Formats: sequence, C-alpha cells, structure tokens
Amino acid sequence: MAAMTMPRRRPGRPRRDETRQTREVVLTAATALFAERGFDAVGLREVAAAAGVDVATVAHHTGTKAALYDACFARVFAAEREVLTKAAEQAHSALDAGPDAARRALHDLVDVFVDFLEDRPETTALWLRRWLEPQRHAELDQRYAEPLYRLVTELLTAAAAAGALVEPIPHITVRSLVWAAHGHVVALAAGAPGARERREFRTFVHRFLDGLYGPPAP
Amino acid sequence: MAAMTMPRRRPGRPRRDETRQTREVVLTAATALFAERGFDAVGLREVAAAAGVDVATVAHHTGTKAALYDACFARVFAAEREVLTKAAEQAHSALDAGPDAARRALHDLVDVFVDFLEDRPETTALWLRRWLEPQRHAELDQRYAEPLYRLVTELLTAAAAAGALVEPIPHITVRSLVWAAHGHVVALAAGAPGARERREFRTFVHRFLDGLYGPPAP
DNA sequence: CATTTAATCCAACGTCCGATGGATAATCGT
DNA sequence: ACGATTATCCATCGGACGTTGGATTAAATG
Repeated sequence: MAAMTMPRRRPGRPRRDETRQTREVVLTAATALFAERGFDAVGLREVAAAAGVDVATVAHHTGTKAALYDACFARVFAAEREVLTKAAEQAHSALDAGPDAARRALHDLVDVFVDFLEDRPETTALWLRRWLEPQRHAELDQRYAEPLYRLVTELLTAAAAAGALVEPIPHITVRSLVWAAHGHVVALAAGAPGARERREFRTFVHRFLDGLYGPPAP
Repeated sequence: MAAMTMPRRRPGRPRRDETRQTREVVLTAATALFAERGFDAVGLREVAAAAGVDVATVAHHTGTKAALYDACFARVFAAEREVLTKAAEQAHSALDAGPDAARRALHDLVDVFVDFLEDRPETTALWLRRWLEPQRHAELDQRYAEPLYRLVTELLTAAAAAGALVEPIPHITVRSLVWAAHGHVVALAAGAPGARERREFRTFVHRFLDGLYGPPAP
C-alpha cells in the first residue's frame, strides 16, 4: 500500500515509470475517509488534503465524487473476493479427505475470513455502509458477495452429503457467520480488549462449526 | 404512532390537549429519513416537508440538527430496550422450571427480538449507523445495549449452571446472535422472499440455541 | 528544437445547507 | 378583556460544497 500522502509532486507530464501513482494515493486516502465517516460527511477538499494534492487533481483522476466513492468500494471488495475465493476453493478440494479434514478445512476458511477483516477493518465499515444503501447494495452484492456465498453454501451442502454434517439452512448459516464476524470487528474497533477478544471469537466460531457436525436431527 | 404529516396547523399557541404533537410528528418523519439515508444526506428542509411544517418549526422544537438526530435514536432505542428487558426478565424467571423450560424461554426471547426488528426495520438501520460512529456508539451502547447484553449473558450463565447448557463464551454468543438478526433484517430489506426467509431464520436460531444444550465438551 | 500530451494548481461559479431574527396569530393565565 | 406565552412561518445570512475553465509546468514525441 502506497503512503497516504505524496511529497508534493510538481506539475507536468509524468515520466513513464510513475503513472498511476497519484490515483492510488487518492484512492487510499479516500477509502480511509469514506470508511470512517461516509459519503456525505467527507469533502473532496478533505480527500485532496489527505492525499497531498489539490481538489482539481482528484477530479482529474477520478471524475465525480460518486465515481471516486464507487472506485474505493470496488478496490476493497475485489481484494476481499480474491483472498476468500482462493481460500474457499482450497477448502472445497479438502472435502474428499473425509469428515475430519472437511471440518478442519471449514475452520481454516473462516479463520482466513476473520483474519482479513481484522487486518483491514475498513472492509467492515464499507460493507455496513453499502448495506445501508439499498440500490448500490444489490449491485455490489451480486458482484462481490454472491459468488462467495454460493461457493461456501455449496461447500456446506457437499459436506452434508459426504460426512454427517447437520446443516439446516446453508445460506442463512453462512450469512449469520459473516454478520457475526463484522460484529466482532465493530466490537474490536469500539475498544474491546484485543487479543482476548480475537481468541475467543475464533473459539466461538469453531465450536459453532463443530456443532454443525453433530448427529442429524431425528 | 402519529401520522407522518400534519394537516397544516395554523400558527398560535396550542391548546392544552394538543401540546407535543408536532414534536412527535417531526421525530417520526426524521427517524424514517435518517434511518434510510443518514445524518448528512438528509436536510432539515426535507424533514420539515415530510412532517408538513416549516424548517424553522423543526428548529424550534428540536434545536440543532444534531439534537434532532440524537432524539430520534433515543426514542427508537428506548422502545427496543423496554420490549426486550421485559422479555428477558420473563425468560429469567422461567429458569427454575428445568432445562426444557429454560430452552423454551430462550426460544421465546429471541423470537421477541426478531419480531421486533422485523416489525421496525429502522431499528437495524439506526444501529448500523451508530456502529459506524465510534464516539456516539460508545455512549448509546452503554445506555441501551449493555444492560440487555448483561441480562442475557447472565441468563445463559445461569442456564449453564442449572441445566446441561454448553456455553463457551456468553457475551460473544449473544453479540453474534444480535448481528445475525440484523443481517436477517438487511436481507429482508434487500428483497429476500419474506415469509420463507422469516421462517427459516427462526429455525436456524432455534437450532443454534438447542446446540448450546448439547453435552459439555470433553 | 518545436509541438503535443499529461498532470497539477488556482480561482471562481452556482447551489444548497443549517441556523437565526423578526413578524404574525392563536390560546392561556389572570 | 388584556397582556403574556407559545407556535408557526418568511426571509435571509454566511459558509461549505462539487464542479469547471484556464493557466502553468514538465515530460514525451517527432
């Protein structure tokens, strides 16, 4: 990740090796501000100042404010999707090795997810903000969330077919786990004692997942 | 709940029996708008129009915009706290009647919670918005959430002492259930098929709670 | 070297917002 | 019946916002 501000770049056409730099710096600064305070509470002059450039430079690189906002979301969510898709595919390929291996694979998958959110808490903030904007929400859900939900839901369904997995309603199980993880990040941001909270949340999630491996309901 | 708009009240001192009416109408209209779009995206003129009054009238009754915002939160959260406190106390008093009654009492309690959120989805929106405002979040958490969390956590702890309740980390269990419920409301608002989703979410939560009543981990 | 291209900043425009002062009208207290 | 009180609206002010046009600088291009 590039530094938050630039060391005052002089005007003029950029050299071939330094194109795209300013855009990244602006996006990084804008992402942090939007995650913290939202679209309307953040001014373009503020973004420009945080990035160390003029407001017109921001407009030059990212167009309107709405386009800048969308670009911030796309960048963060794409990174999340990339990490989680890879982890989900690994878990999927571990299914053939028996119920115990499948359970461990599930543990690893959610650990990757929780690690990612803890490392980049702005992801949670951006998702919460999108969930509060119904029209955008639907679009981004389709692009970034649904593929993952589908993958993990298939994972649970396949595990139920292979081992003795008790899985009442896969998509609700997955969604609830995701929201619990976001709640965990919010609690951390609000000042919950960090190390202990992190450890206990993982314990909770693992036990919850293990509970899915109990005997089928009569 | 009063109507969203007023039938154009004429100026002049109000009669004794109609004091506080305008304030309630303004608060109701403002709550709906703030829940939908947030503090900065809602203008006071817009609130005034939705309530059928002038912008100066809004200021007269509620002071600054920030005070109006806070008043909306306080009203909704107080209602939620009242309903849930009563339900939690009922569940608590059912603990002495044995493990089965305790489990049924827990089911009833979360049903009350989910019913409340489904009936008044603006509650979820307001909580999400508060969680995105760290400083306000801490204060309202202390006033409205923590008493309830403490009550339910004690409930789980007492149930573990009485029956065979497996409860690894009570406060994380409670928080995760709360967030799962908010995620459920967001999914409903985003257009998930209503009746089926409502039924399945309750099934999921009940099975999750029953899982807490399994044999203690070795 | 001359021209084109790209990035940056400065200054300004029009708009909308929250807040306020003051006028008006209807009821209350006496 | 008459002042005091309260609620309402109108008009307006200062400021912040997103956006844009144009000047400046520097590298690429030929």
